[in-house]
Amino acid sequence: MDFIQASRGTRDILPDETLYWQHVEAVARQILQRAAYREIRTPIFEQTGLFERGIGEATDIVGKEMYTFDDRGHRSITLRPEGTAGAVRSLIENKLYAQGGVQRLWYTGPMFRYERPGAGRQRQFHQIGVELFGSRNPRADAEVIALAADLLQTLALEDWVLAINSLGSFEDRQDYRSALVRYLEPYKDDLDPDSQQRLYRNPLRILDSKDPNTQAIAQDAPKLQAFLSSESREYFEQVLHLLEALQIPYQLDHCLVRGLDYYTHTAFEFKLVELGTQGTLCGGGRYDRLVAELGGPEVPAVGWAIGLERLISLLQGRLDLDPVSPDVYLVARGQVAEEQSLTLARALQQRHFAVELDLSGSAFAKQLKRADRSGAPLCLVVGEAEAEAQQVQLKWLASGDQQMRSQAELMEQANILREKINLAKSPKRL
RNA sequence: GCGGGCGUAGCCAAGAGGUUAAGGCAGUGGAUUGUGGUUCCACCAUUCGUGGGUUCGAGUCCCAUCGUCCGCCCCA
Repeated sequence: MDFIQASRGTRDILPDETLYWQHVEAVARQILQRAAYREIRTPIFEQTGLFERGIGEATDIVGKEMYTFDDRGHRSITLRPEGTAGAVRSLIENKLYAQGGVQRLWYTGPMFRYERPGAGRQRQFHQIGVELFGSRNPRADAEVIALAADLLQTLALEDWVLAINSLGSFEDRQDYRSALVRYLEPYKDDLDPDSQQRLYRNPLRILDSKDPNTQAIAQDAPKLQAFLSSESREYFEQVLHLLEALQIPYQLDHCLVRGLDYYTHTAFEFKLVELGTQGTLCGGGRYDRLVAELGGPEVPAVGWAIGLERLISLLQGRLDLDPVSPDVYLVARGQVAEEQSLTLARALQQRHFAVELDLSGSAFAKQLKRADRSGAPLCLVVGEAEAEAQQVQLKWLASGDQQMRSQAELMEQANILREKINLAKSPKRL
């Protein structure tokens, strides 16, 4: 077989599934809009340097997971592995920070990471994310976390766990980092190979290593908490206090470090146990230095991103979305009738009816069967006799009742028809 | 990147070296030449992801390759 398949780690989202995507997008749009977030759409590829600087050279994403290539102008281009760097670049480039104190933005779209694919992990995957720029207030952290909680809640996902930690200010972290390295250095040879690699590049990540030996060593390592300045500590306590006021349950997780370099202070993850290894549904935090680091002014920020593939796979197990069925199924037989049916379908569609036209020209029995399966409450039948008389047969599929109307009459009575269809389509109540 | 499982029709699947590749759902045609949801009948894989090998004989064994899933790593 010389058929060319979809690339490894990519997949098609077929119509039965786009139903769920559209639902999630609609819910997200609604929730974010009413909290005054506005959508931003940034390019899918950026200059490689943006991610190297923004995400951090020491991270796994930059180190081994980027889709990077040279374009025809010999520029190094990278397909975006996450959404924040591009949003920040855009904020700076378009001087959005100048339009008043706070910018609330959200985005959705595909992201790319060159990784080994698995369940809930694709090379092209999708995220929806928010970025709140310009506030150093703990209420901003709480607002953003509350939005994620509301979104999950509204989507009927209630059994999440919110893990949260404070990484302190950049300075706190620098201090801690050197203390940690000082502590770990004597054990260097006992660490697992990955952790040895990270000792000088990204020592904080050693803390959540799964290797038992490393874990034992990490047990007695100095704690990040001890290095937080009193300001950092107080900030974090305020965030936690606000979460309590919002009745959002959380679990302190002092090992939560997050993979990206740019986080400061608050870092959090929403996890679902049933997702297993790929259990993180939403990850985020505060990144007060990133805008400045990428060449902008000192603009503090908080945000998160939700992985849509994981979200939707959960949703499919819990939420039964009705497939969209037409209002009217239009059936015709005979050359004149078939021609009229096309005109009729269009006229009804222009009057905002959802109309499915049967193109088969097969026996009425077959077409009726399809009408039934389409889920439409009403079937319109145009045979040779009706076509001759410019008429149409209305057949209500639930009852089998039938009426003859002239085609002109049908259009005039569109409003009445609309009501009847809505009634027939409204869910049955007991 | 490392370790392991899997790959038979649009979907779910039986099949464990001997040849007619079960069955179900869906689909198509007919019983019903202009009326559906039930029923009945017929049709629906020259071929088992792909390529090579072993064998008289391979869906079944071996190798490679692609894809997928699980674990590790990491993340969304």
